[in-house]
Amino acid sequence: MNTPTFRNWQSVQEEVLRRIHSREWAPGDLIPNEADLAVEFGCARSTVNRALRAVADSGVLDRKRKAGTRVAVQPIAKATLSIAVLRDEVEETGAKYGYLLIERSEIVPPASVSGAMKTRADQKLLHVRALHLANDAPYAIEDRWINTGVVQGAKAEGFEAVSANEWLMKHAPYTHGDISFSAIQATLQDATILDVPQQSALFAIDRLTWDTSKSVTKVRLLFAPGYQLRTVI
Amino acid sequence: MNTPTFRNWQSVQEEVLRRIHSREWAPGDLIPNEADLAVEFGCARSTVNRALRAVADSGVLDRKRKAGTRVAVQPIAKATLSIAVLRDEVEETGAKYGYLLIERSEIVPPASVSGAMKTRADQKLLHVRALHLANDAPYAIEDRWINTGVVQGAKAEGFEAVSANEWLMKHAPYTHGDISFSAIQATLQDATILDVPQQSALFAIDRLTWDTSKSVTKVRLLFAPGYQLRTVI
DNA sequence: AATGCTTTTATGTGCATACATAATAATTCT
DNA sequence: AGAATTATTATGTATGCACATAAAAGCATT
Repeated sequence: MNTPTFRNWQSVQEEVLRRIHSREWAPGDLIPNEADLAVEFGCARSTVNRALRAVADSGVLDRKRKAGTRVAVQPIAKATLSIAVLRDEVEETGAKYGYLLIERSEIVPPASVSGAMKTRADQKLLHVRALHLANDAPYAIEDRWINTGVVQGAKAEGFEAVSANEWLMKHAPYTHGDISFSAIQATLQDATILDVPQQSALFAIDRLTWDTSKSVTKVRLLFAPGYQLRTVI
Repeated sequence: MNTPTFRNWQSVQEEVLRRIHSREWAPGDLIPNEADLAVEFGCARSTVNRALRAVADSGVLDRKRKAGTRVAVQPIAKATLSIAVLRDEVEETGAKYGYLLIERSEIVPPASVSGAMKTRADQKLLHVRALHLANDAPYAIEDRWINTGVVQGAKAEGFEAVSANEWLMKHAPYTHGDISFSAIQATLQDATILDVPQQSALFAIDRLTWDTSKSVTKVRLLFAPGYQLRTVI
């Protein structure tokens, strides 16, 4: 039996994945430790470490100090979604992008919004509603609340020509946030704007972003029927 | 001006993120090279490399050989979803998990399925439909096609007690696949099974997995209204 | 048997060095 | 000037070594 040497961490990773897929290392199994693998592969331990770390990051291996490395019993599929700016998303499909401001006002938000954004209940926020178009057809409704106390310059921006979706990406940094995806029945108003039958099933993305401890913006995107969010695993 | 030293790559990463968020390094800016940063931070270049690589992985930095490292203009929000087994997903919320097999048959699939799975048009596949329950209430419908030519032992499995969702995770390895998320109107049949009004908006997850070059399984999960897929960015 | 301390061990990380590689800049040649 | 060649440079990675750290296992004490 010949023992090919693995010169780089990518090839070590491939070999590790091969062994896992071939069931040579079955789910739940403890695999040899880094030092032993390094000897077997004919490379440095740090190279094995790099490879195993990469595999572990993808969820296929579970690593614990002292306990060792084992093949994940349930390789939790980690799907990475890249959520771009709507303009880019539309243009990437080759379609012409369009934008229409529906409403812009500075008002006291409903309690659900001020609660989620942790703003004072009586504090006014900037509320923007807009329609994004692909080839002149409705693509998505954007319903957004902006914390003007945090986002400098938002009050001065009319959002007639450039969408809040786009403007904020360039002017409002955030440190973290959360996203949720769901399916929602179109209200009469939504259906009218999107020009679809009432109660159509709409794909919704809700996002709430923060800058350290202060909320930046809260947005709901409602996509026209047929929209699909795709990714690979 | 004091220059604190950064002993580990995490602290370097934090400092880098701080500078980006504070706009000290604005979107599009070229940041100092690794060697210079290493001197400034008082650590080895490899430590800086590790930190910058981590930040770049998250999409906040763009790196190119020779060209250098610059702050991403559009920090494409990379959301990482962990798609677990339904049983775990349900039990994690504290609810009781239940499972009900609706149908199991070995039939020639519609062309759309054999086409997507790249199987011969006349080749029979295992078709399984089942209902997953949370606290005895309908949670999700599973509609699945299994390539029995690839998945050993699937023909012998009845899927009465253990769901295909769970069984496959342990018995059918895959190398890659793609997932898509969408919103779908409940058909009469779906609505009846889930015990919801007709035309309810259902969250759908479609997954197609492959083992090297052969399709393993194709599944659609239809979740009862109210379902949300969440993640952080 | 339960508790607390110590040892062992596998992973996690930092560092200095060397070389690889891709992309750009500079230079030479035609 | 334009094309082809060469140099430069920033990131990418491999290596050996050292030490840090978490967690398990062993041991001793109560």
